[in-house]
Amino acid sequence: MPDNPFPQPDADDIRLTSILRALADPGRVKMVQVLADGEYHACNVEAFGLDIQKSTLSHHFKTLREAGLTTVVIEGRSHRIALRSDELEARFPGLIASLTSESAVADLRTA
Amino acid sequence: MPDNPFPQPDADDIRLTSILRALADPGRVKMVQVLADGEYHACNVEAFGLDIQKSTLSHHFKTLREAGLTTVVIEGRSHRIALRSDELEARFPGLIASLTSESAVADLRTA
DNA sequence: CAGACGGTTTGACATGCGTCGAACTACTTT
DNA sequence: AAAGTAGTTCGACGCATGTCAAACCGTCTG
Repeated sequence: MPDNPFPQPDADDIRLTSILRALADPGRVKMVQVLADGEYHACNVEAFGLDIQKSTLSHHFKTLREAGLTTVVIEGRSHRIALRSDELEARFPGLIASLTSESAVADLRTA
Repeated sequence: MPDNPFPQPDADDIRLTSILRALADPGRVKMVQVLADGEYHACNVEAFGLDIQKSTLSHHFKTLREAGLTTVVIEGRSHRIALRSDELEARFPGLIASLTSESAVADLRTA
């Protein structure tokens, strides 16, 4: 399937700088924390509890995906997004874990 | 000592968002990796191997310090900077470790 | 086939940020 | 006191980014 409409980097091409830039926005970090359960989630605003427009949310999806943090599957007319947990853990051990820890989640809740 | 010219947040006030924003710049991440040895380092450009002007470096120092990542001591006419390793580890366990791991350092070297 | 649905893309806007050179400040050295 | 040293601060510039509204596009449903 050439010309994938939702390109994402190979596991080996995930760069630390891209990840950290993607995580520079609090909303995106919250999204990662929500996705940390390993499940595929709906791509709507309610799923992440962020008070933003859907176009903005879509922009964040793109940023996370292109940084290598997430992957997307298309099911009919709805998309589902998930964290690339295993590949991220292999590439940068402990990084995601530290962002989804108790203290990290608590800190963002008090934002 | 009121009116500290180099203010830094208390350990409890270190916010995840501030840290991640500070780490959004590759140069600053390199600085953190250099500082990860726990020692106090000179505040000059050579110490970090970054091809930038000293005013830019100073700006990065300020960003790291205000985010709570670093602390500064003044010795005569030279300043020395260090990572707040223990406080950061207590606040967000594993975060700094994941950024200073073998793979993280290697990734930034290939930037 | 005509809508409705779920989400993306586009274009525009304001803000933030990295960068630099030059001026400045505090301390030391001569 | 004058000059040097170490680093910060200031002002300006250009680029990147978060945000929104509106248009768009594939998919499903009546």
